[in-house]
Amino acid sequence: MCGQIFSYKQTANGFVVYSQNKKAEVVEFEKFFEIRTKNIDYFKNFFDLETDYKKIKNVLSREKALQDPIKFGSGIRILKQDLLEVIISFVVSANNNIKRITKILFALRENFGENMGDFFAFPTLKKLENITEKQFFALGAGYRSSQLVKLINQLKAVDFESWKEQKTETIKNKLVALSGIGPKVADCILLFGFGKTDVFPVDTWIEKVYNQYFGTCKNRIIIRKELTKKFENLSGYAQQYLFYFQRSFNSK
DNA sequence: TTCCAGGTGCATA
DNA sequence: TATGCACATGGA
Repeated sequence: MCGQIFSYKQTANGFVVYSQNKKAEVVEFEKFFEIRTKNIDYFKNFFDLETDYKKIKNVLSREKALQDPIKFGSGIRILKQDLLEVIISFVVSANNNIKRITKILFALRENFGENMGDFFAFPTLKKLENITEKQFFALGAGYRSSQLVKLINQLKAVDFESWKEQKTETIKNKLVALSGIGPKVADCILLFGFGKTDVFPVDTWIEKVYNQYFGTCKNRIIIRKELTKKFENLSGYAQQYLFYFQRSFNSK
């Protein structure tokens, strides 16, 4: 897994991924993966199985800086996730490390999500509405607790269905108006929640990659602009290959 | 002990 | 519009 979702657990021969109130077990074999789930259609879409990644990789391989990352992360897919879960997850992710993000999000499921038997569902908006700032603190959400409470309150008035057909930049403007959502988190929501691949989330890792391979710049707004100009509709895919590669070789 | 993590919000100029 | 700083928390 590569940092797109935080609700998964390693197993002896693969991993179990939790999305919304569903789960899928992914078992790794020598030449293929097997996905075991009761929700076949949901996870067929979730793992983006209908998209031709071979074609995408061929185009992106023209860029020298992407050749090794594509080889290294050849199995990467852009996960099409539940919108509410993506929004909350990436607000929690801001200025945080993956281990701690995972811990907070599992605690959120366990304390406020429906008991599904052998796991807990991600809380519905209705359940989230009842969580206080103090309770978010108790989960370990730190200073994001107040942002989360404010955000959840704002979400009550949002009709995401009507957003889905709109242009990327239109949705982005609406997202950054919400509490806890800035340009980077908005890009992640657009990519993993709305399936918009013409975005390039720029975080601390991508900033490093950019300065290593593409140019010299510390302004993330400008880096994003340059990279989306370069990769256009394939920006989101390019970002994932670069992110995964960079993070794998620079952290534990 | 200090630095850093998939940054954002807010004050200041 | 642009820059700088504070913000919880835990691991390295």
